[in-house]
Amino acid sequence: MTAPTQPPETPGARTEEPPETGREDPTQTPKAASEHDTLKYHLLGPSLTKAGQDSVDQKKVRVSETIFNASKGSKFFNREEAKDRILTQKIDQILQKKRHLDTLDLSRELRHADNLVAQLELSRDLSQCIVHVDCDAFYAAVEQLDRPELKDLPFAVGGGVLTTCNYVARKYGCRSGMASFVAKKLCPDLVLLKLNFDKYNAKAQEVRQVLAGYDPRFESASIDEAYLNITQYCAENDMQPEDAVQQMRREIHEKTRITVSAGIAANAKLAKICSNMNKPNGQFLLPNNRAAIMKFMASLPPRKVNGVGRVLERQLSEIGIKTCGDIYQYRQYLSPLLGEKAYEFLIHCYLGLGRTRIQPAEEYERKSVGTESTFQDMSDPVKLREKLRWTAEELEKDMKKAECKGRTLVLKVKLHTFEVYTRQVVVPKAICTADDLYTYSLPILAKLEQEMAGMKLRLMGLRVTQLESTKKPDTMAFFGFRPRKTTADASSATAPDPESAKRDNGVWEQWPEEEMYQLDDELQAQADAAVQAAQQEGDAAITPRGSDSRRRHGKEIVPNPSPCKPDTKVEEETWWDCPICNRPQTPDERRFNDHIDLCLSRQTIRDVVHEEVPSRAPALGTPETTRKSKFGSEKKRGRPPTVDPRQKKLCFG
DNA sequence: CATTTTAAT
DNA sequence: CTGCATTAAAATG
Repeated sequence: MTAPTQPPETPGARTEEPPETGREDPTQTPKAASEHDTLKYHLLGPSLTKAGQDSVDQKKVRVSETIFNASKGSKFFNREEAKDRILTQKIDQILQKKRHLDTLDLSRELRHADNLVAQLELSRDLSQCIVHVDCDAFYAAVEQLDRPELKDLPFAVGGGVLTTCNYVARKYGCRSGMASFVAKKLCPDLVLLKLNFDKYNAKAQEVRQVLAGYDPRFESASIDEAYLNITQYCAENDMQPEDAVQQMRREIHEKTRITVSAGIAANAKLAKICSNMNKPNGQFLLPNNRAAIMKFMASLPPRKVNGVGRVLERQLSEIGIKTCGDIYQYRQYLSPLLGEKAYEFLIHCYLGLGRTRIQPAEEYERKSVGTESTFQDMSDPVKLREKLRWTAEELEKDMKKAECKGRTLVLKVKLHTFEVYTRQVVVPKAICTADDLYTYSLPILAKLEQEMAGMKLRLMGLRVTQLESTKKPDTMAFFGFRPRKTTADASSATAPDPESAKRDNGVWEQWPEEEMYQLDDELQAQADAAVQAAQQEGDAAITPRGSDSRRRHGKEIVPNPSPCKPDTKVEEETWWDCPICNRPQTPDERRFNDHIDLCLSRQTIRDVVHEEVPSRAPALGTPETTRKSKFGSEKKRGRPPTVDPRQKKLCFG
């Protein structure tokens, strides 16, 4: 799946088959039926399997009706209906405009499209081998490891809403994102398990450990999905992509007891589509060959493409585009009807083009930090203020963790009717404290209350964008890191020039090494004692909060684990120097990091002992996350050497 | 142009 | 009928 962290499968996800038949309902008149057709289709979702041919259509109808009947009347449903009507209107406008366009001369648009196609064709890159790996019903699979007796029973993981369910439950029409009570109607025997994020994260790390052996710079797209570029691996091991992936999947299964599906193709977009072709526990290869790709896309429903959601799908369908191949014959309409960007995106789809750059998730930059929560309908202004205050405090914690401030503040509100509103303000200075967050958001809330008297909320959220880093020179400066660029500072990117080091108020200048790396014996003893004490008591000031995974939410940016098998490549340099104690260490990344962890713990203690504020301590971050993530992404202080992995041989592995 | 909303994942 | 994070574009003024 994509960017944001998502539960392995989200309501919007189209991991499975789009049920084309969801829209027919012979029991109603065409007119009456059409009222709810699109909505039923939407509610039905994408998870009915293609297995079982004959009965499938009937089953789909039954499932569709059950969901519909269970849902209708609820506020949520009403809102969905309203949204659906709005969309229908919008589509009517588009169709109207299309009729108008038909009276005009579109040769200019046609030429533009043809030029674009020609130009994109020239840039087609078939040299890379990209793999998309997707764990099968991940949460359910992990739970099943602990409860093997569930294997043949329909079960799901989640609370009020199914986060995922096993394939047995899917046969009944259950799917991720479905309300539990609806799922129960479809499948009364459904077993519902609570979420266990710690377990899933731990298991995900095991899987990633294996992935790292095939591409250390693989990209985690979510907890259970990843992209790899195995071009180099295949070359070095003289393997065919299919065999390499087969082997990788077997290795994953052997080491983690989790099955994964994989897609192998020339770029990420295609690989993602392919990983769904033989799911579960299968793989699919689309050859790196233009004709094969064009043929593949020609019959592919656009909805299968990452980036096409229910809205665009419907728009395209009504225009007449049912497959990516159809895009070509409508190319002159796309820009005027759907806009420049959608047009370009669709041409890419038609051609089967996508990115071939795969990079670790931690190298992406965070653009905003926010938090929101749902609660029982609330309209009392005093309570709302309390809630806002609380939200501000939550956000402050998250921003502390993220070590940033922000210049714009967004208030999000969902009414009891499920209508969503957001309002934002640009604040005079970058803020991060609960006080600031509260005081600047309060007027917005007040204004909203004024706009709609007696508004009843079910959700409130705060979010901060236009981020600026507040990272202090502690850990980072240690290693001579300079701050990552912020959004505002996009110009000077990551290039390590000596000037930018001085620019940021001098905070980022390198610390004198001797002072940093030396600890007198007495202090050392104190520190060691404190580390032990802290570890036993789980002292919050020293134990970084990030390690408490219950509190973590949202996109988890976990650094890639180092490849587990040391492989055959011999490291040129025999020793890596610890940047803290300066002593040479064995060139084993895991041990090296362990050693650094130890040194860092001492350093943390020293900070705590010397300086006063304990709240600074967590700034070190989890040893496993913050520190290593920097290791992973930035210059690895010369050693081990980081090279562009696409071209050069990798350093560890 | 900046701000707000919407769609998507 | 959750709950997050993040992007990007369209709509709006």
